[in-house]
Amino acid sequence: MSGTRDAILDVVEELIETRGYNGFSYSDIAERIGIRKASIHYHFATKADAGAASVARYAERIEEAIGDALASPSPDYWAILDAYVQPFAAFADSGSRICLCGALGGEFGALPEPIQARVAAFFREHEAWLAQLFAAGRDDGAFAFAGDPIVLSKTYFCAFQGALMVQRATGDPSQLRDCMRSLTEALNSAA
Amino acid sequence: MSGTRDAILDVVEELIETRGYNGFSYSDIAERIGIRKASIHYHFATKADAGAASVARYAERIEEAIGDALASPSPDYWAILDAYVQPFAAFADSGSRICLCGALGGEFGALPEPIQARVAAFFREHEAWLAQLFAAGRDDGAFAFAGDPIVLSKTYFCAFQGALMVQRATGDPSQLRDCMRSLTEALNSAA
DNA sequence: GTCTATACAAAGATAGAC
DNA sequence: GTCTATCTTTGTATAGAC
Repeated sequence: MSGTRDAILDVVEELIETRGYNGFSYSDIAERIGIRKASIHYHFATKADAGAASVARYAERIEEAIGDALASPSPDYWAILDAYVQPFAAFADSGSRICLCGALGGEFGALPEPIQARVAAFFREHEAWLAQLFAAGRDDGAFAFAGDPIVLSKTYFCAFQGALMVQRATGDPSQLRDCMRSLTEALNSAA
Repeated sequence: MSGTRDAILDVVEELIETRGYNGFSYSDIAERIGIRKASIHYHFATKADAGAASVARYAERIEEAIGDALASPSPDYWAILDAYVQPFAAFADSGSRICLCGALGGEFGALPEPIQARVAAFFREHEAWLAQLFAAGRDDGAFAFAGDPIVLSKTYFCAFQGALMVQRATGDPSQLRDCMRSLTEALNSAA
């Protein structure tokens, strides 16, 4: 049992979401959880290890939340989409955080390779899942759009990742909401 | 005459676009232009100064390129939009760079305040300009979309900023292209 | 305007006691 | 598991010669 390990991951997650991977140090972590820098190395040998573990836990937690929603007998596609977006909307409300992977995307070239790989996988998996959702939802009649579900899923994902980033920077409280409205319309705009 | 000053700004720009603000040092700059670290301080007292100057120059260069396209007698709105997007598409082609301000958006909380301010202004200005373009283009009959031009401009801007980030991370060469296709359709999708 | 030399703090990491 | 102590390297910045 290691509550400290989880506490470290919690703090690392928050630090990356607010400051990026290269914007914090072991000192920052130590201060926030009230231990010494050296103690962190017991749980994570290197900063890259802590970062990679944080991204992995984040990605898995979100994937778990999505779960097998699409496998249910008669899915409510709009509800599934709402549930998917909700954790990301929480970032926008925070005023200081964005999606962990979106934050890392900005400094991609300066990330340790294992972190790069996990971030890239996150993007691919989420776009693929959205494409599945959109395709199934259109088959079901819940969504009505022309064109390739894959193309729409890419646009949807990129738009809300971008919206989180822009909303935090500008402070415009309706940035994400406005983008989501457009994207919702795109899902409703029959051929 | 200070060719060195411009050389420094060129390098800082490239370093931010590939690695983010906290992902490079005065050493990196010095190595690339073949001078000593200390010499950089003659041109920019602090790293924050160099960063702020780099963002300012970048933002002004792009604004200049946009110019007063909208003020011309009978503007070709599609051509103006293509010209606007082109420099950003070049980032996608590079495989390693993204928009300088998009890169900085990921580590926003770890940026010096003057840089934060300039990045936020960049986002606001570009969304406002796009909104103007979309509104005028619809009045002209070049574009056909329902809804608020401001809402569409936010979605457009966020989607392509996000697409640059995702394309670099995943290596998917059609990420930006697919997003642009969706967005183009949105501008053509009458009520 | 660029150099050498140096200061000073911070970062990531290790050794070994408790 | 956490501590103190320490090491090494790097990052940013300054002083002063050329």
